[in-house]
Amino acid sequence: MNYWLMKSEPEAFSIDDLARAPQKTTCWDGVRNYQARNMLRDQMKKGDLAFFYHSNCEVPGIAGIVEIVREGYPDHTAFDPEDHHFDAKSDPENPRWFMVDVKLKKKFSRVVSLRELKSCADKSLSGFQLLAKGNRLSVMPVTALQWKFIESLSQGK
DNA sequence: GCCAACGTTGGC
DNA sequence: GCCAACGTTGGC
Repeated sequence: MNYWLMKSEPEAFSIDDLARAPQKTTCWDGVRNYQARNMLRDQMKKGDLAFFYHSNCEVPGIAGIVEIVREGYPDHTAFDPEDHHFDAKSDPENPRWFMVDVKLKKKFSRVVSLRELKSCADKSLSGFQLLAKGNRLSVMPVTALQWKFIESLSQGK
């Protein structure tokens, strides 16, 4: 089983939006970065868990946990000219972009803020990819140790 | 293959 | 809103 972190701008789609979705499940569409695409397509497995990260907002941080319930399949929003994520270069016969389905597993009782995560960068979270300089990946792996530590943070305070 | 121009991400 | 960091595009 693998652990991940997935970013979403809450203004576009928040953890509360996911909580309200049918079966608390959604397709994770709109990823348009090759490195992130490769992880969605090749590495994420059913049963894997991911942190739901709120980016580009007032309090950036980890809001909860989702489970991968469907493995990589073509991102159909790339085929729809009306869609904001349309990409003319993604051919249904040879799709360029992929997505997975995620289901809400747990909303943290409090957001574990980026600020707080950063304060552990020299200790428990050294090497955490989210904290790497210039990191902009919207999907990234999390180690089991990092996962455990952050989960325990979410239960504290 | 180089690299300037441009667009996007995302913290602050 | 600003801007640094990064990815992509396209001319040459």
